Amino acid sequence: MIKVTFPDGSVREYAKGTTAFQVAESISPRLAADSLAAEVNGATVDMMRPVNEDCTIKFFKWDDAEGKHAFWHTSSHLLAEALEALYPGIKFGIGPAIENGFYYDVDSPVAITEADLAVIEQKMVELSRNKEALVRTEVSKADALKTFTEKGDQYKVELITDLEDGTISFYTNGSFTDLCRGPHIPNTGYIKAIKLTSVAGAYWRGNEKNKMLTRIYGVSFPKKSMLDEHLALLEEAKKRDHRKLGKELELFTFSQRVGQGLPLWLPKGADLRDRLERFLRQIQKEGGYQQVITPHIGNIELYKTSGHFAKYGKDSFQPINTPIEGEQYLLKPMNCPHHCEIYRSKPRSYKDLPVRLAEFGTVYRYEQSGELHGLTRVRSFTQDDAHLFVRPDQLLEEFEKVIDIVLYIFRTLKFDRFTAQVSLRDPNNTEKYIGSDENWEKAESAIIEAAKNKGLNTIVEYGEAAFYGPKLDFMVKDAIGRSWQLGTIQVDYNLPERFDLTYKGSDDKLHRPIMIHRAPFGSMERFVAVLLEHTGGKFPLWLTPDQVVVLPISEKYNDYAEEVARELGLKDVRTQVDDRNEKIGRKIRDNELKRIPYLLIVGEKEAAERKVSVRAQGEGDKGQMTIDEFAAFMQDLVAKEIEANK
RNA sequence: GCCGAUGUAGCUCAGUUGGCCAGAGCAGCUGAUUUGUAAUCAGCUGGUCGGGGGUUCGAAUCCCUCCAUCGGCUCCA
Repeated sequence: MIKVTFPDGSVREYAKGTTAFQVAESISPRLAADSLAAEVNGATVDMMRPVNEDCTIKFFKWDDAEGKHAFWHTSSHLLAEALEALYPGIKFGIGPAIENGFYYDVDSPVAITEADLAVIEQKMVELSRNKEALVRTEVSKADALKTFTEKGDQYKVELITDLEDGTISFYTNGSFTDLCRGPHIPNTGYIKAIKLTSVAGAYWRGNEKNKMLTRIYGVSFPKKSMLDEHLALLEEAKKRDHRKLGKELELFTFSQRVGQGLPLWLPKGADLRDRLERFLRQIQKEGGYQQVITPHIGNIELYKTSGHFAKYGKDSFQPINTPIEGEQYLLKPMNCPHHCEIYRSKPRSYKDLPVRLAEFGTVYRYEQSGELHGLTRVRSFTQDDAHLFVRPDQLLEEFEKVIDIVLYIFRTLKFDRFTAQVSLRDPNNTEKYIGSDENWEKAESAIIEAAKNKGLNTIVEYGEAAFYGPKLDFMVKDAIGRSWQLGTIQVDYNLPERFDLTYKGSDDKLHRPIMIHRAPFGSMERFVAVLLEHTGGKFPLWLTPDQVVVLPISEKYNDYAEEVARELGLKDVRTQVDDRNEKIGRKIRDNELKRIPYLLIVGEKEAAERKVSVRAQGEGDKGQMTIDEFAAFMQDLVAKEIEANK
């Protein structure tokens, strides 16, 4: 007999060789039915794996990441089984579970397109009804190689070659056997709802020198209703797509003639962006930042000094020539080198530090054409950039202050869910980083401590640091649960070295400042895109380009409507008048669709009493107010949005 | 950059196997209407069917090429 300990601390005895499934069943049939995988002594395993020794056990259901993972992983085996049945001679790459579903990379003798997905899906459903068990067999490396060599599956052979003997297992479902570590759900019958979402090319092993395989993506669920929910969420995401909203709300556009990835900000978009910039500028002013302005191009020597040309020169917009032979300029790919030169423009004392230089600096990067995407990935964008030149003893405090700015922005724009990722050196490979060990350790502990002091929900990643310094990145979750990377704070030992930046210390010797790069928004383009998708275009009142539109009932009241708009304007309420010759219902509809927060309806009654009928976006009629009352109401709301978050 | 798909009016989309002057709704313009909480009616304007080349008696439709967009891959200072 063996002793099994459960999460609640209770212990039960079972015969050796009892499966995890049977253990669950002994507690309740329901638990057995809902559990997709188990954790035995810390390792995630199949429910059907026998338990052979004393252990602790935990069961993973759909709501656990591990449970979902096993479910989707099994789904990819089911997909492979269906593919093998439909496309004889097809070869398989890898087929893992991913964050939201699964995929399989295949090398098919005939092209598979989106049009074929329905048929494959149908086949999967058919096979799932057989409730095929996922049977695990452990094999030797030689046998594994033999199996797949005979099958002619060179990708699997390649994978097996890299594996260690004694750790190799196969899983078989129905007629399909795959190299796989597991874990899997007990049988394919659990998979009740399947949707293959897309096909795409993907390089074998992610290397662009290798052959491109066909990747088939899908999601699956234990219940039909869950699939419907998932599809509804995708619909919602589509509605919130910033490219669609940007067009509808007339914020930005692109032109083939201007060029790929070069956004054109329309008046309303420029207004929005300007308001965001002013918001941050004010915070920075209060935080002791100094605003600077630098040119959009710089001599190529500047970027040779910074090292950026050597690293990124070939993949950038190519140098601009001048009438002088050999004199070349580069479109500015980042602001840092310019700011370093500003720092160098005069001798600095330890008393001057920290020096905080801020600029909404537009930069140009030649992103690969296939990578361009709306406003989130463009070739010209404006960073809300700043560089802080600090003494080592100031690093922690300055870092914390930058975190404060990021948090204030998140609160004000209602990004309630976010995590912070600390990227540190790879401890096993410290020589690939520039800067002394002592400085790195100081900076890394400063970041960790700052994050801790600020109560951030932090993940630490080793080996993710830039070669020039550790960093802290913020990831936010938007209103429908998608993650976006926004602001970044990076420590840099490299540029101060390359530009020979110094300050005179109290010891009358020259010292090297540490540089902090930071961009709380990331870039204006990206931030506006994320904000659009987060809010669905319903921006907070303080930010939205048009706060109020006055709707006269008929043309007779246009004059009064203008008067209302003028008075509100004097009180800083951004107001337009919709004086089109349309019925009131039509005007309401059009302005609601434009996401105008407040509509003021004015007709005979209102004009006579100098009042307005207030209608809140999405909420309907809120009754009447005088013009002054409404102005005070608006001012109060805006003040709350900004001040309350300080 | 690579794989796959797509490109028809300002926007959203129809256009059957190549065949009469290329269609609709919305937007725009003109007129009528003067309106009370999510679309008033009528008329009109607007497209070298992404660009270029080819096949054909004939091309939005077939082929080639370039450009752009979308879904991925790779990349991301």
